[in-house]
Amino acid sequence: MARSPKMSDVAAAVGVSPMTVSRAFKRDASVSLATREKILTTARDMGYVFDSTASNLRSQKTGFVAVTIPSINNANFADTVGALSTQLSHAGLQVLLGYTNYNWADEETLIEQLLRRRPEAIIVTGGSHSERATTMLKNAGIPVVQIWDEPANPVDRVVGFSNADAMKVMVRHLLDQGRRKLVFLGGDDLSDVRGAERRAGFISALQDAGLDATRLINTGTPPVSMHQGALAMAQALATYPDMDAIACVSDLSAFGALSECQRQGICVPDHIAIGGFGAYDISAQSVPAISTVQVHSKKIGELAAQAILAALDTEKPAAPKMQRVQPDLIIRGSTQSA
Amino acid sequence: MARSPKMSDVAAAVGVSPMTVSRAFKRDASVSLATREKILTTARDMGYVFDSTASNLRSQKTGFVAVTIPSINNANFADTVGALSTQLSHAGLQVLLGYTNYNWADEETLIEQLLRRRPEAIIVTGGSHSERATTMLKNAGIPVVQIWDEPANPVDRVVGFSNADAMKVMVRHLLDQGRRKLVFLGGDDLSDVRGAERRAGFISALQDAGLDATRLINTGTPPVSMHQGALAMAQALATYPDMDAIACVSDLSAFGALSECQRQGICVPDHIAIGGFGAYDISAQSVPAISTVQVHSKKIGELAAQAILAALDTEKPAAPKMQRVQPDLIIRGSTQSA
DNA sequence: GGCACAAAAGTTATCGATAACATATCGAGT
DNA sequence: ACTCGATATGTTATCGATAACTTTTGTGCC
Repeated sequence: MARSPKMSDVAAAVGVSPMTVSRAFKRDASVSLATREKILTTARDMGYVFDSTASNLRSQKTGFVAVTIPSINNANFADTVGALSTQLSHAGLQVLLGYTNYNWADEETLIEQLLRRRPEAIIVTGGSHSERATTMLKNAGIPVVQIWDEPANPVDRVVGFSNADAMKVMVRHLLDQGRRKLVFLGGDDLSDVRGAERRAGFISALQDAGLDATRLINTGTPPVSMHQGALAMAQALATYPDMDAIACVSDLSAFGALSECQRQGICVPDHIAIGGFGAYDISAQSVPAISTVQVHSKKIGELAAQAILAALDTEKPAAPKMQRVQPDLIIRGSTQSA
Repeated sequence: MARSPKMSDVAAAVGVSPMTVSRAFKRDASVSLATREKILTTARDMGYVFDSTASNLRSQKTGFVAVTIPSINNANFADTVGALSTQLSHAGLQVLLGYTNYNWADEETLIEQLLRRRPEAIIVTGGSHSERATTMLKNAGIPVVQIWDEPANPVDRVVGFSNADAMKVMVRHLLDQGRRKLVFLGGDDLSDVRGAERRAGFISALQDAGLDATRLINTGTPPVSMHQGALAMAQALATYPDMDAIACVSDLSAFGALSECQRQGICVPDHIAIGGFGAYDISAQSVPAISTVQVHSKKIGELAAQAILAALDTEKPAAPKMQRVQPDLIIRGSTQSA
């Protein structure tokens, strides 16, 4: 089969100039209704598909918004990306997604790859990056939004919250319930900044209360799975037989911990209270349901999209640089007897 | 700040021609080691970022592989996309992802949007599409891989399995366990082809056995959530009080069903057996663990990536057009007493 | 030294859409 | 009849990297 038709082929077929065809494919350009319709019909009949690679180069606009997330396999990030994608598509923008695998080196490579595509804005999950990555973001000349964390030194805009503070809220709730021998269950990889911050919040909250803050179980590379949660719980039970509560880095590990308790015949919450993090579906549905921290992942995506759109709209005045999406504590059966 | 530097700026700074800079950025082009190093260092110092929009146009290669999935918020599709992404990145290809929202109209728009970006290949989840979508795929002039289903009329290559057959295997297992009053729990939206096929498999397997195949609960738009599964289970218990087994369209709904049973004090599997679908983490961790059908989502992604790479490699002989990734039945406590 | 031949680098034209600018068409107002 | 202005369309140059081709430089050998 022959080479696919280009805009000038359509123009020739209709009997107008390529420029008119170009206009017909845009939104509000001034082309008479009759001409536009004829052009679009002919284009469709010819099997013409608009070539945005050429458009991208000439107009210096790609319609891309680059987004980095640690992993696709995480319901929270998926929610954020879903919301982003939906919101941005209304404005004709498309998400260009990449995975950092919870790791700085991959993130650096990824950011470079993405910037080569000339996105119109970039959204990065997390607030700390390699030095070169930070430099690239700063020099990219496009709006940058860091989401999910509160960076110590923001590059540009931020939509996030403090993971440490959020975990503190959970710990205080456990203390309020009369628990005193708390264990933290998390991943062992230091590159998972969010997990590390939650651990820091746990330690800090216990120290504030003058309690033992050294009971930490660190297992497996992030994201910590249900299965790893179960293994970690078994380890916690063996190591700290007198524990009366466990705060988990995520709902998935919390559910693993819960099911391990069920297998061992340990009653939750009477014997041990379990706190999760992230408000995954599972925490609402398990029996007992798991108390958790709702981080509003969808809202983060929506606000990030709005921040991008505001930044790209040169008409509008500058929006606030930093937006907090305060997490909420959800109290359920796993930490509170009925 | 000034406009970001272009390749010719780097060339001028180093004192070579732009072409040499271009070569230095490629793999195995003939540039002396000293020159290449000087170019790359200078480029980095200048903050030069390669502009692939120009490269895309001139070389007629974008390095994109377009991928459509119904929704990002599904661990199975996420696994497939993750595997795809990893495999393709080794070959310098990047996934360009879009969501169809389980719906033909969105899929059609999406495919057109994606093709405008001139991907080098396209992977679509599902085997049936609108007429125009099919035409576009056929005329795109690039390798097309349909994944996850076995299409009646394949466009090009296929990596999938029969959802109906997979569900039949689960139903036969339930029958083998002595169950006779089976209910199917699924979504009510006809556009979810996979769900509909699983239902068809359920009906067909029961009819083959000469049993009542009319006990169907259809609730909520896909993907069916845990919560919807719980509601549907409550409805099933009310409608079919004598049921002794339920086959669910996914593990998520199966877990919802299981937790509803636990809340109502119904023993699983003694009273009712529950079958899931998809081998999500949850089915392995719940108590009892849920029997399920493992669909090898990661493997599908890997094979699809290989199919793409083979198709793009003109050296190699043509690979098989159709590849089946047979699902496996995983038998667990929810259908079989210990 | 001179020749052959490979390796390294330069030149020119081009990918396809479109920004910027120029022009044609038509009706209303004086 | 003539200008003015809005609407509709055409012309030309250009975005930045690179394919295809040509030229220069370097190396080994007789």
